[in-house]
Amino acid sequence: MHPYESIRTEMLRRINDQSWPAGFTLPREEDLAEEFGVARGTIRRALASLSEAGLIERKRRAGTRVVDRRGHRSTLTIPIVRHEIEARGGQYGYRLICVDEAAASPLDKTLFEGAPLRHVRCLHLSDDKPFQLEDRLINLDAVPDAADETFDTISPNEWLVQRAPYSFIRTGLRAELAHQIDQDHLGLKAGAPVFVIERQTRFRDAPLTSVRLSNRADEFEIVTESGDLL
Amino acid sequence: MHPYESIRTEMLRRINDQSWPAGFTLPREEDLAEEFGVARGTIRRALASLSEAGLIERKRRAGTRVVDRRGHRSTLTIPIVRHEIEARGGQYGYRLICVDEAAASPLDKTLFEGAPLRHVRCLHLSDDKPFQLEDRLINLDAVPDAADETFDTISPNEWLVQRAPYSFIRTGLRAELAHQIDQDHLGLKAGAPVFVIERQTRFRDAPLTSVRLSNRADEFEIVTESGDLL
DNA sequence: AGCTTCAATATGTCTATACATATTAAGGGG
DNA sequence: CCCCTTAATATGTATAGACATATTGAAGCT
Repeated sequence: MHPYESIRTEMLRRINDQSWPAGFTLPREEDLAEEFGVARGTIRRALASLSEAGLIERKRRAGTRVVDRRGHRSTLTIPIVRHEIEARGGQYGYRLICVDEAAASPLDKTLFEGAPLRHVRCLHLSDDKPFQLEDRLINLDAVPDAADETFDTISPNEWLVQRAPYSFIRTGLRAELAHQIDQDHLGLKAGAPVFVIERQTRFRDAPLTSVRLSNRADEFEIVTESGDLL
Repeated sequence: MHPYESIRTEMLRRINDQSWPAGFTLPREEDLAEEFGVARGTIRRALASLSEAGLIERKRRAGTRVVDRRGHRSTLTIPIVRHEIEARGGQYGYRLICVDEAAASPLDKTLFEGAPLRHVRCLHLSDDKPFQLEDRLINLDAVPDAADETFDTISPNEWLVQRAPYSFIRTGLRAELAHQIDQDHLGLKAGAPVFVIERQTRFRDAPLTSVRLSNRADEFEIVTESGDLL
């Protein structure tokens, strides 16, 4: 147990037992350093950890305050299809469905402001069973190479990550009833629920790609465990 | 732009343009410090930032390596109902449905290994319209005070957070078809989809509470934007 | 009152140095 | 050949001092 860790634990105790109640402004770093008998840097290390965990908020000149959290702000990571499938012991498979077909996409094209687009629809399989349907638009102005790629062996997801760095991501999670294309490709009946992940990535204000990932609700769940401090 | 920030940007550039490809082991901190003409602490600050963002992995003695990410590992934060509702300009409302009624709960009681339980079911409303149904089990061994609380004015969520510190959280997100209780209380027809959040919290290996939050799929979406570094 | 200016202040960053410690790689014995 | 010991090494932590900078709150002006 390093000094900064035991200091953090003690601070956690004070927050939990309301010695430092929500909204309370804690002493200055220098005073804390004196109280705990360590250097200011060590105090900062402990405070940084609590700050990352969202338990305190720090502002220059204003000081450090205990966050008033009536609920928790847990963060979770969205798995990558291939990893998700392999983690369950399944055999990952990929199948291209169509490229640039006139078929209507559930995605919103207006985000790209008229830029030339590539439209790819493909399927991620687990043990040859449909697992996730991917419907994607790619901005050819921002990623010109995508015009020459057939995507018949590599998924646009993996292709893009290797080629196009992104600087901004927007992710949305929803529950929906299966669209027609979900029913067709995921083998679902009308009225079945699907878990939908929609994601848009940009690079320096230029929209790169927009994707809708739909999953069979009976086989898909996003799970995260966060064994916090303490 | 502080030194550590511009150093981080330069490192990002090298990762993106494959000067530092996936799997690559970067130079030691001391060498980097010499190259960039700063102290080792400044290099560490930049590396810590990249490490948090999940772009590099660091291990003692082994060095620092660029993570091989075929996809992205975006992290998102789950909103708190009340905040979610108020953020949309709605008026938050709370209504208790029942406590300790024999009614079957969709939750798994076996997690608590026979401990005495409190069962609470309640509703979170937006402008008097049902928004989220909460179904919760509380371990009375771990939180004895919960036996005396009626929960008729305060939601168990807020009550618990103020009283019982947690050290571990497990969260699951799913799409489901509305159960009977979802239909009854959220005003849904049979066959409607719901977005379900299930969460279990523990404190030092003792299970504290388990909750199922179901939301009308047509009104609920979890969204996060991460405007990362760069 | 309302507005601007300005100094006080707590956090943020940087440097330089020393020591701690996990982990790997090499060496030595069975 | 395998297991154990041991030393080398890159990251992790701690210290102490200096300076930077965002914000606040008060003083002064209109």
